[in-house]
Amino acid sequence: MQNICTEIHQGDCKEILPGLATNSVDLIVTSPPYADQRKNTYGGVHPDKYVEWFLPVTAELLRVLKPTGTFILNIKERVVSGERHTYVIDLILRMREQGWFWTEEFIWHKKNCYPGKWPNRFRDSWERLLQFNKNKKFKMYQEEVMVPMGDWAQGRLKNLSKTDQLRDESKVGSGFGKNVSNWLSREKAYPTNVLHMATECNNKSHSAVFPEALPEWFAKLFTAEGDWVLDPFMGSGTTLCVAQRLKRHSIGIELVEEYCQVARSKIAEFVI
Amino acid sequence: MQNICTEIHQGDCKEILPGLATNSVDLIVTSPPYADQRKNTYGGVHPDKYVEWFLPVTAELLRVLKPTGTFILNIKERVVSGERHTYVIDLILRMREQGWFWTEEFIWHKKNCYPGKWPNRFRDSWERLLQFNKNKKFKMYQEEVMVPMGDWAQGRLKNLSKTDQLRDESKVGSGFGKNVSNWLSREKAYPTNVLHMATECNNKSHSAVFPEALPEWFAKLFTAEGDWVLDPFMGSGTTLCVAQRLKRHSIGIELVEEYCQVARSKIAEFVI
DNA sequence: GTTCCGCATGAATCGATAG
DNA sequence: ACTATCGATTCATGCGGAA
Repeated sequence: MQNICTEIHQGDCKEILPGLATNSVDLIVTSPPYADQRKNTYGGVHPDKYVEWFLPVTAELLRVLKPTGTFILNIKERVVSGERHTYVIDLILRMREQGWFWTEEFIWHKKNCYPGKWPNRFRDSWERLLQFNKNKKFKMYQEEVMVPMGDWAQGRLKNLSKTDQLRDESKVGSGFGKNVSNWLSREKAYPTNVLHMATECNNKSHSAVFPEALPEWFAKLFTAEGDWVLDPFMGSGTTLCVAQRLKRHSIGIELVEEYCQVARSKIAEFVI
Repeated sequence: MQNICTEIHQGDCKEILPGLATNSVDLIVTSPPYADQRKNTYGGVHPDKYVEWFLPVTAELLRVLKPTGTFILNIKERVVSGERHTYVIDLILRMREQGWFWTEEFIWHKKNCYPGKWPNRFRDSWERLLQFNKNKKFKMYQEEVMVPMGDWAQGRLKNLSKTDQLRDESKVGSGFGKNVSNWLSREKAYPTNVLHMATECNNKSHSAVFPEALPEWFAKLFTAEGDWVLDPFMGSGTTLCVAQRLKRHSIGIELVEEYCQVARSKIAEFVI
């Protein structure tokens, strides 16, 4: 059995990242501290200066990522004086100038988002999952994340007996099958770019940024076993736990020592 | 009973809009022709020139809208050479320079998005619903869309449940969302900024751009009876039909004469 | 009168082919 | 090289005819 490496670096990723090898990582999944959020731990970057603060990091990530790799950035602009701030879309434009391709924007629909009500605003129940690449061609394993088919197949396929289904499939092989049999024999469909995932609000000891299902989905989609996953803002280590469970090597960087310890204990638990 | 006006103007909105009074409209809801789409009916604007093409329109809309009014823009960037084009986020930045406030971005999750399979991309199942305002304070009737699960949510969400429940229960993504049943069992649907609506693929002669539920939701949220609703890219008149049904005055502008006729007939049917 | 099934139809995207 | 057109691929939905 292959040995899986799980590295944790404590420190500022701007200082740690230069130590990583060029073109060495297959997937970067991270949720950086949002602008002006978590002031007590990260010092809180002002929204107007967020892009300038973050661009040196993305420059290093561009270097570290393999040409066939993918960078998934979980981010959402906050409301500043009644308006959505533009630092996220500014960041997209600036990252393209750095050489990144803005391949896609997934939507993370948070089903059980925090309750709350404002006079001019509803609850914010979605976040951006920006996909960036170094090239237009990159590795993608779409079959790994297929989902069951919708009502059409479920409701109508159900009435066919199993022998009927088998018979249809055998007909395909012998050339007697109907075109429909191609459809009926299928149980799964490819997903879309909207991900429905509930937030995990059970752990209050550490701020769980995103649920395990999120890095898991992208790890399955963009990496194979033995590939390398990087999270430059590791937090409590959700990404690394998932990577290890899926037999991917992983590197986590985290400024706060307390989070590093939480991550180490979670990794250790799993190793046992 | 109050008389409800429903005006239809045939022509280019760039020429018609200057004829409308300043500060006269409470809500603008529209879905302009997307870049390089619908070439047969509309010209088909190149993505690189889309912003310059659209800005004169938004300048007029800014003049026409009441200070307390809201502008909802339904739009989505297309893929150009393997990358999401930036004309939508460019447009946001340019509209802010015009004086618009980018208050919020709603997500329209399209259940039945266009099918297809590509080597490095999944189906696109969401569009942007950008909310712009002239001031930080604007009219908003939240209670009108916070109805119990009867009115809007029941009908739209009920259909969603079968597929989603199947997909959730299968746990293909391992924890890929929790139980939607929590949503369904709740008596009150607190709206968020994510709207789940299927496109209406009627087999009629005209293709409805967006489902009636969409302008209906925003008309209830941002206008009262007797207010004025404007759709500068009317299409077949979905927005105007909804406005009339909800007892809002409305103005529609449409370049294609054929669509104007369709809209007139739909309005006429309703009047009977 | 239900339920069931066939079918057309989409604000799509990519790769190949043609001018 | 660079653009324009076309076929192949894919799946949720609602309508209408059939059982």
